[in-house]
Amino acid sequence: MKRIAESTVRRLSLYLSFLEGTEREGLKTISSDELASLGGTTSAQVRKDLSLFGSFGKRGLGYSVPELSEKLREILGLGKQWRVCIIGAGKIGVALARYRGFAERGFNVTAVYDSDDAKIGKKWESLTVRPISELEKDAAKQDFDIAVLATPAENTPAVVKQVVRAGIKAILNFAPVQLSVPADVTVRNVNMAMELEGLSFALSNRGD
Amino acid sequence: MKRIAESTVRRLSLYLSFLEGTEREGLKTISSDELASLGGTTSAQVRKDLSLFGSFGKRGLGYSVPELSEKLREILGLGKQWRVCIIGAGKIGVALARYRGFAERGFNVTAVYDSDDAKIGKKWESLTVRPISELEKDAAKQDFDIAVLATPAENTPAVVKQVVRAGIKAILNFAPVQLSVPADVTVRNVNMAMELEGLSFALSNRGD
DNA sequence: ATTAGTTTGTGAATTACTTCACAAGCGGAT
DNA sequence: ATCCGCTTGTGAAGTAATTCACAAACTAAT
Repeated sequence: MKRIAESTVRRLSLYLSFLEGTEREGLKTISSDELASLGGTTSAQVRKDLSLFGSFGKRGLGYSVPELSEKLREILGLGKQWRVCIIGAGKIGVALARYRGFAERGFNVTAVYDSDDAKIGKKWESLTVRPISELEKDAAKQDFDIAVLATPAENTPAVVKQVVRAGIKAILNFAPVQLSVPADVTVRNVNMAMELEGLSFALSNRGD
Repeated sequence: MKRIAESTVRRLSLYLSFLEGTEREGLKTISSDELASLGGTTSAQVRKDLSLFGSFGKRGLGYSVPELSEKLREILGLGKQWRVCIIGAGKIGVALARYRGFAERGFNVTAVYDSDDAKIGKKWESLTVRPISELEKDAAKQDFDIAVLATPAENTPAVVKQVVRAGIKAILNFAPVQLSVPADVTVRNVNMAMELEGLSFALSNRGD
């Protein structure tokens, strides 16, 4: 299969969330045009995106909502259960560990790590904070799919090395630094400072 | 000035954060090549990005770290003070209101709104939660630059309308929905579910 | 059956973004 | 002064993403 652009994958996520809304409203079919207007894109874009994976629609009719939802879930790998560890037991880490939405979508947080002795051993819900030095050993048994990094910027490069050595192939990074990882590790960044700067830029350069 | 791509602005943010690190280490100059390797891009990309705004380097030498930092801050509109309101006094809203990093970078949270009577009137730090119905009136006086949306998905479309009517031109959206706004309003989305789905996709389709 | 009205799927065209490649400029050495 | 080693700034070339536009396929109506 040809390489799929990140922008395409983001749109597939969007389409799925619209379809879930549409499904709740009880509608049975939806056209590329309706899907496009919900997502601020064009109907051609919707059809192109979907056509990368197969042809799911009926000409003259549109797409079956439950059928397309199911296909998208399959494409996105939802429905599987993923094992997630959170690294960094600070504010963000705590908030994430408590966040219910993770498990609802098949992302199961099965461990929390930190390097700070003061935090190690603390319990949240059913989880106990473990020392980061144990990550590699634990990973051999637990086989984590995803590491969520909620570490301070300065510790992050060292943590990334450990995550990579532990064989984890996907990272959700909340630390405000750029990660350097081998090509077979996928990283997604969540960086509020960067988003705010984007807004600041837009406000400063309007109408040029 | 020609239109600047969002991807370019994101890289400018990155460059700035590297420069700040470099500045702390006391280095005086940096080449496009060094900057590129910190950010996982190419030196040509760095030079192209910067050349959109002027020519800041010295041939044979590279860029002056403090000078380029300053230019980037100017381009990104940092150094100005922005007035921010947070809408939605739930978990995310609370966390954001308490987050110190906002003010450090010139983003001053000056009000918090919610539609839930149970939350209205509560105090956090120096702020009191106000009813969303007052937003438009308040905005006339306070002149908010940025609205941060931390509302549940179902309320968000109505909230967006109020934000737009209040004349706010930049939105940082944490709600897992696509916003529909006029062309002169800039939106940035922070959507963890979408990022997780991106990782799930990557894990599911490796090696195809 | 045939027609009219839709909407998909997809090559072709266009637009946007990135990388190449090199002349021009700078500092330091001779 | 001139040369040498670097590094920028930028047109040109190349690659990627989006939009156009239309034949093909389906439904419903007659």
